[in-house]
Amino acid sequence: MVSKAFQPVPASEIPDEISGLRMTRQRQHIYRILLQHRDHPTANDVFMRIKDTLPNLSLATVYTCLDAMVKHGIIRQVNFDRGPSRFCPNLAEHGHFHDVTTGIIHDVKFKSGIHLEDVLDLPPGAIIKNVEFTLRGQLS
Amino acid sequence: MVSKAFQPVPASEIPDEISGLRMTRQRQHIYRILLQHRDHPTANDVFMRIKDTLPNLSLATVYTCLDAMVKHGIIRQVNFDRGPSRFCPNLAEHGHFHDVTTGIIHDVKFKSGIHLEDVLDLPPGAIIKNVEFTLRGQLS
DNA sequence: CTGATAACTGGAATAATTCTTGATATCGGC
DNA sequence: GCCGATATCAAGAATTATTCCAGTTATCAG
Ligand SMILES: [Mn+2]
Ligand SMILES: [Mn+2]
Ligand SMILES: [Zn+2]
Ligand SMILES: [Zn+2]
Repeated sequence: MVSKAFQPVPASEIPDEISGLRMTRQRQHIYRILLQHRDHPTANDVFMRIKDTLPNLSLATVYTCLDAMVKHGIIRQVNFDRGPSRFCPNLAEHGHFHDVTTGIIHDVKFKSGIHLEDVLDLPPGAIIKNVEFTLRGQLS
Repeated sequence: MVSKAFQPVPASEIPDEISGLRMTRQRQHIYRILLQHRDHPTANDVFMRIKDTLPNLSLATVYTCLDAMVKHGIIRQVNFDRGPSRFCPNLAEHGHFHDVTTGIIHDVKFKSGIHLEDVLDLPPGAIIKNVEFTLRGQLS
């Protein structure tokens, strides 16, 4: 069974509004890039991948479009140390495993039924809004 | 029982070498700041706290001293999103809970006996070198 | 069609951090 | 204690990712 992750996503399949955000031509192209090639690209990666199709697109627009989609919960922003932010269309709760040998970033989920709060010693009364985790290592 | 975390640490108690790194006067002062006030300060916070005692100290030196101590495993560098790096002398495996109401950052440990690898669906053959996690929320 | 509003562009500005270059300090051997 | 080698430090310039700004363009409501 072939993964759908890397199939081309025609513009027609991206609606002109998602979660209250108007999906302009620029946003549709950017979102399609994220869906087609789920390697957690930086804003600049997205810009380089898109500029053949939209030659007038500016990098500032890539930043503001990505930011708008993050704020509307359409995509997620992922940071590794001090490196440039990366972007991910996977909205399921997940973290990231960074293979330092290949540079590839893998999505990682909790085993089913497990929540991070259950395995941590939290300060009493803590209400968790958001969880992030990152692993670094290699595949043997 | 009173926590030892915020007791003053006299210069005499910091050895002149740790993990192979020569602890110069600047590094001792910086390290003492981190030990005395464990609130995960930024490089600039450290700089402001120290410049009365060492008026010639430059911010660049604070950065290089912190970096040297991180590379020698004496302290840890902690990043929250795109904010400035923060520094932590707690070497035990732990993550961070960021209280968005107060801005206070709390150290968080796993419940005893639990390892992140045990609760995650990792890619087969993954060898984990390093784990980081961050929670955001508030204390009710 | 028309004015209001949202989005976009390109270049300037910003903030954290790193780099560079020239002093200072420290070390081991004499 | 002096001396060259090496490590560290200071100050300012440079870098990088990102955001801001001001002017233009696109979209929407009536
Ligand atoms: Mn980026
Ligand atoms: Mn900092
Ligand atoms: Zn992801
Ligand atoms: Zn900590």
